[in-house]
Amino acid sequence: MDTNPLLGTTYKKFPYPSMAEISSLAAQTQFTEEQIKVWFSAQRLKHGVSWTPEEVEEARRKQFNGTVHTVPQTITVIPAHQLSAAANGLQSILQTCQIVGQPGLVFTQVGGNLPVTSPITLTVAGLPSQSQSSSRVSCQPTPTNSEMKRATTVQPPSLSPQNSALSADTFSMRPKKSKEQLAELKASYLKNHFVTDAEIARLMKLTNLTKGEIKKWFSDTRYNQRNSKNSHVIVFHDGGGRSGSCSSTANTTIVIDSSDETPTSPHPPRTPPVKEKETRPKTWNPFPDFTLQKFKEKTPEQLVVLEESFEKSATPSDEELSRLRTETKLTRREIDAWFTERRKMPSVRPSPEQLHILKSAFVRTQWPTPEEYDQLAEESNLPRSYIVSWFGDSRYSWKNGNLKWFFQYQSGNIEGPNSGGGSKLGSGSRKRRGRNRGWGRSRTRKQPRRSTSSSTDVDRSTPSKKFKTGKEILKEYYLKHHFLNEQDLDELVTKTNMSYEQVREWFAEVQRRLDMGLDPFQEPDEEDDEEDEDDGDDTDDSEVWEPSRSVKKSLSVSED
DNA sequence: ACTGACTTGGCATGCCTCCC
DNA sequence: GGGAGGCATGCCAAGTCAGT
Repeated sequence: MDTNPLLGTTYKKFPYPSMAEISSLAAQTQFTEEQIKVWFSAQRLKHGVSWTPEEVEEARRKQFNGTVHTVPQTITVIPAHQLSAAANGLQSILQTCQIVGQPGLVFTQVGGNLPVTSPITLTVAGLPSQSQSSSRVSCQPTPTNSEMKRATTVQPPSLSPQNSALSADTFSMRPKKSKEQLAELKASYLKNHFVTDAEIARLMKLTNLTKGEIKKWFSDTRYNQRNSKNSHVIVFHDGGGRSGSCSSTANTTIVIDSSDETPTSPHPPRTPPVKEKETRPKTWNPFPDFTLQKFKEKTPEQLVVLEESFEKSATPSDEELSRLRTETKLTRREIDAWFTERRKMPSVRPSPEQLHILKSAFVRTQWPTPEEYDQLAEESNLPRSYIVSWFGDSRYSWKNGNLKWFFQYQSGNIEGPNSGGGSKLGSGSRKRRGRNRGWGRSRTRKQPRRSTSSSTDVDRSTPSKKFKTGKEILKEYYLKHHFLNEQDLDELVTKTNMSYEQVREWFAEVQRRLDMGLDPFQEPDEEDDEEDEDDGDDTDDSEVWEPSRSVKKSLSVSED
């Protein structure tokens, strides 16, 4: 074929032949249209010609003075293996997506990471000649967008934005998308079903639509296309279209005919392939992550109510139980069972306030002195061993550049844990997902009791002093209100210098004691004194908020 | 110190539905 | 049929935790 003068001259004239030209060439030579297409592709590859569809279109427009061909147009994606065979020696790395016809569009992909296994034929049945945008039909794959390798050595005429028939000022702010806007969107959609950021920016300029609107439109169009009567066909009616005709001014029809799984648009890998037309079975699982197995028999609504109640108190009062029974329509036994199970689930994280203390310290120094560790343990009420571990992990994360909060703290751009602005972990503002994912990391070891050690003495030393003050405040509050109002939690935490969990647990303990008919304000450490002497600082209070890991580690590491 | 499993929130996308 | 609202779902990054 290389020696065929007709092919050679045609290629020199324009490297992207139209379908009419290909048909003509096929008629004049002994080669099939497919062979000719492949030959042109190979030539372009050989000569390093790789124009984007827009460039091809623009070049063609200039060269042919805007002539619009009237033949139906087909976009063919030729599988790499077929192409390589036909290209006779060329590497099997070339795929083409070619509009054989007026636009003469071709893309080439180097690397062959588009697993096309059978031809995809896109038939463009005529284009309205007045619409420049709709003539920009292309099949431009942008797998991961930036990876479209271009070995362009021949530059096509540059595109000038003013050529666009549309401009931003064409549009006014209308709730419905204008024809022009839709035309742009459709044109873009035809190029790529998954709009890229660059394309969004372009469309935003052209259409004055927001990013969200554009993305939404693309999403819906993809969905509608799949769910249309014929999932392989998408019909974009254009204003002046004459239906039922194959003429150039009829509506634009793209026929996507591919039997393989390849998405018509090579989207970044994270996007799942476009599924075949299907009705998604309604097998929605409220707990798709399969956590919290024990509680799955409860509906999400029930769980929300229960969780909210548990946050207020781990041991609901009778009054609260009644409320829960009414709200959840669960039996008292069920609710009791839930709370019992829920209480077994350890609280695994330090409070935001405690984290704030640690993070602030970490910014000051990644290697605290023993005295500083002691001080931090005192300030945060966290076990010293936990703090040591936390610093170790944080140093490692920081070293690997994974400590995102570090720079925020370093820059001083922290509003504090209670403000809700600086830390996304602020418990007051922490968002819960709709799905209940729970805390359920399974524990392979039971929480060990602490043995005596020097560091536990440190842990225990001063907090008790603060704690007593805090308890006095809480007692005062309780006598006044008789329950913990969540709205007052922030204030209480601030006043008492206790964590959220500690405050909550204090109220829970009071309630527990009331339920048991005991003095609600008797200091737990008074009765547990002996045990505490032996076991370190793990009072009942601390058990709730202390990260279990710290306990576990603290024992295994045993106070370094 | 390091690794790997896990949790969590944010975001993108798919899907359904209703309204015009 | 197009447009938009809203929920479901999947993916990812960041952070946490258990174990070596």
